[in-house]
Amino acid sequence: MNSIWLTASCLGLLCYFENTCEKLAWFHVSRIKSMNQQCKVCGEPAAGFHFGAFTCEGCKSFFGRSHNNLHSISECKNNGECVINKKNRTSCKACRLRKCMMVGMSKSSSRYGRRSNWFKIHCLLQDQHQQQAASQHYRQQKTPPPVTLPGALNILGQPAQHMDPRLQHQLAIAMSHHQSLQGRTKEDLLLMRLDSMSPSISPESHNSDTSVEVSESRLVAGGGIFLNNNTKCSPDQRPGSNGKDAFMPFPFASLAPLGPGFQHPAAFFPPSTATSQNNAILFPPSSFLYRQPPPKPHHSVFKNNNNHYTHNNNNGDVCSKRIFLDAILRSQQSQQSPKGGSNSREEDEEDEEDDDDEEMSVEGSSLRKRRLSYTASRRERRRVSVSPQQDDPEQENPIDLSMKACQDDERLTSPEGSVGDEVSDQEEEERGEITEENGEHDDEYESMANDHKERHSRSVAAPIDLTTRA
Amino acid sequence: MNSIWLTASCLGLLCYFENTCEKLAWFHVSRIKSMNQQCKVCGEPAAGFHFGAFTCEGCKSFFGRSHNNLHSISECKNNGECVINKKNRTSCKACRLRKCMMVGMSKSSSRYGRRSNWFKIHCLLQDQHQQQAASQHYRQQKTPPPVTLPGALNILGQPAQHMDPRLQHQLAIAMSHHQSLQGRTKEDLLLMRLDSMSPSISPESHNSDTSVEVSESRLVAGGGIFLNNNTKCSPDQRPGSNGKDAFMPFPFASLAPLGPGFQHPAAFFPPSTATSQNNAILFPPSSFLYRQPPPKPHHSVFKNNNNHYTHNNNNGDVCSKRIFLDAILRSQQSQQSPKGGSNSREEDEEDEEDDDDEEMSVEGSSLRKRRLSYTASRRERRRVSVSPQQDDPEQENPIDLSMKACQDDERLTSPEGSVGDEVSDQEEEERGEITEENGEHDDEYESMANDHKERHSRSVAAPIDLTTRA
DNA sequence: GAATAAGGTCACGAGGTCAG
DNA sequence: CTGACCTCGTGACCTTATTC
Ligand SMILES: [Zn+2]
Ligand SMILES: [Zn+2]
Ligand SMILES: [Zn+2]
Ligand SMILES: [Zn+2]
Repeated sequence: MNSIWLTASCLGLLCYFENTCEKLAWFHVSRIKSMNQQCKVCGEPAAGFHFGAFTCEGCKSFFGRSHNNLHSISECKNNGECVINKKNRTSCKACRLRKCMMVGMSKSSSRYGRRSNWFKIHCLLQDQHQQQAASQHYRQQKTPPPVTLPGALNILGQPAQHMDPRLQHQLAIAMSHHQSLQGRTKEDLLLMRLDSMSPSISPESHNSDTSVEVSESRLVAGGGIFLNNNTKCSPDQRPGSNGKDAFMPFPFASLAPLGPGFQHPAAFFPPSTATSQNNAILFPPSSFLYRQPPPKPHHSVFKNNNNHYTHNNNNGDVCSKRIFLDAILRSQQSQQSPKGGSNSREEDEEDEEDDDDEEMSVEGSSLRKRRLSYTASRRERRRVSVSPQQDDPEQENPIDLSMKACQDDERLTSPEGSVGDEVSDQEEEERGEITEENGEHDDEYESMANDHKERHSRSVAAPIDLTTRA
Repeated sequence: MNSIWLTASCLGLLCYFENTCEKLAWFHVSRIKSMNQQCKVCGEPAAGFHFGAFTCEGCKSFFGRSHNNLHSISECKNNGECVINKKNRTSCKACRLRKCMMVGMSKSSSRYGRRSNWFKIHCLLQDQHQQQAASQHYRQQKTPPPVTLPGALNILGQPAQHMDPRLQHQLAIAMSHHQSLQGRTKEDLLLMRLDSMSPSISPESHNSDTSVEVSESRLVAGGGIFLNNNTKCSPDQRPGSNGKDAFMPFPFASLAPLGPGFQHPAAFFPPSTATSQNNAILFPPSSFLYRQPPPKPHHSVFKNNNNHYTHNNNNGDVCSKRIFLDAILRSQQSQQSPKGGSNSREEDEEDEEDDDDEEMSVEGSSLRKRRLSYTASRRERRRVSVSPQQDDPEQENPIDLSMKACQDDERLTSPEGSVGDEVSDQEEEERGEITEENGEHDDEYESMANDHKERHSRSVAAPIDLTTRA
């Protein structure tokens, strides 16, 4: 009975979104591969997450250089209205820099180190959503409704997407295999929050994946939002001059804009933090609903962070986590995979296919070890391996989560087509001005008690912190 | 089953939208657990207790790396005055390392293994104190004076916190039921130290939870103290490389800078070293006052460290310990819960407390026994009224001491209603300032959570999880 | 046996380099 | 000046050791 009700509501939701979210202006990006990301500034395939946003090498270097000597940047001759794209990015430094800031780049938001798996998953999910969105709503949403906030971010134009039911299902299934969630509350939370992150805002920009608060204190300012940590300290205390503040896109804006890939957050919330019972349903707290030992893989093999398989260690978290992650990935793959996949029910994948072909051609340049792994995963994606494995939570071929791996393939091919689209998006974005302001805001001062931070953080659609532990 | 999950996820979606669409109020996702700790160095959520202090993964690794090659760390360009936080922690290694040492990190203070429940309790108590402190003194510390090294310590901007009288009271009561503490002297000591230790310095850093002597040998040197384990060496002997010695902040100095949660230093010394009587009050020695066997639960069930219930084993310690712990936890919960608690009658005690602290500061290191007695008397002094539950040693629902547990319950229990609240909290926070109110809110919030927990524990017997890892 | 920290591994990003 | 490439510190995750 509950289930009925729930499903009903689910449907309602879906409908709702289909209607509302149509606008989605996401261009048909070239079929982003799992890990793909585009440069938020110019649209070129991103080389990574730099200074708080996914950017290409060029924009990364540009921002790094420019930041040091802003004075060297001349005024825009075009009244600051230049639309930045791959082709013209070097034509107007002022606008390029502005765009950089618009997308949230700042020295202070830089982070180091490996990205958490949650982050990676988030990216995957987003891609998936985007794809779906693109295929489904493509036509309609040429022009996404401007996001209310000061508009700054609306640029992103993409309407919020609803979560893919299939994916949810997958997750649910995964969860069923997920053994006691206890103890892994944080992770669960994160996991749940995954979809909430917006690509543009990007999953947390701070130094640590674990930090959740990052975007919590965003404030709207001008065309964008400034991050204002709760600081008890004055901004000036910042050691360097550089990064005190972070200019972040408006959270809401990010929602829609972020792209099609937007999912329902609620579904992802971790049990513990979930405020609604719903969540509980999805992710029952260990001690609560699932006292009975969950179906646990019997001594199954898991892949560790390093993408190697290992036997279950006593660490339950790891296992469950891996399972969960893999489930997500598989669901994604299945969707993306050619119709044939047992899981795949979608139709829209055609576009994707093309991309794949193209992608391959490029693979060349740099391969490092990762690629290998990537290859493998890719292989799976295409019905290679397949079916059987995917279902199995204890799969033996865990998907490679490395970010680079995916990129290579995809982008190389790149897609010319996207350029036009990108432009349009950018146009919207352009309005913002780079304000400067950088200043203050940065600091999210940690001084506050964690509690405060965390609690509050969610109000604003905080970008999700995908850190495992967080 | 799957259907259930699916529906659940749908629900989650719905909820999500309800929330997000409105305000985007993100729900309280993270809601840090009671056990939460922040990195004492950068403020990020701590991953655990590393090298003598609660730190995040990054600071842990940094310290581990740096310790081996100090020479590789370049001078601070900022005159050693950098304020380390999550965002800028990578910008100045020198200051980061300094901060690490300031908070008590050292290779010598490393330890392995599971932490004792006493340790966990200590953590809980600290959290509580911090919260209180935050709410109480918030205004004053809006702008902490810039810290500087030598000056670094002056930073102390934050007023020392006294221990919560109510809590002390509770503990005293608990102690009355606590049977012979004999044999667990060390633990007792630790326990006593628990509250006395500053968060930053953190509960014992040595190899064993039971070892108390750890911080005794601290010497003041310059702006900080060098820890020299067992050694009498002069401050200059700086460890040089690896480490046996640790540069420790002057006990007092460390106080303020560390953060809001900072407590009164005097209070932190280990009983043996503790100079104040306060500690004694809190934790009366077993052998002293309470010789008479406390009402012992007749064959009641207790929860062991692993959070499982077990029948009384012949180990009296366990029983008494559990009782004690639970009493503490419950008292904490009750405190946090809406003021209504029957226990809270003491309003004025703060002053007293303060006094005590001061007193303590001098007393030197030794006397434990005295304290105990002191405690007892104190206890009597205050009319101890404890709520029935709390008194009852024979409670059947021992609290789960695993650090992670706390989170789960809370959230689960509190359904939708909380959402609104959370939102409001968040909003407040957004402004950027941590106002006192927030603190209060938090408290309330927590109290709610606690209530839930408590109920839960009673009815469901869900013990509090003290596990570090969430 | 479970919890939990030290240590190790290696994905990643900031910076630096230097042809173009 | 730009941006592909390289270096190296960082930190997320894993493994092993230790303690409860
Ligand atoms: Zn770019
Ligand atoms: Zn321009
Ligand atoms: Zn840290
Ligand atoms: Zn410095």
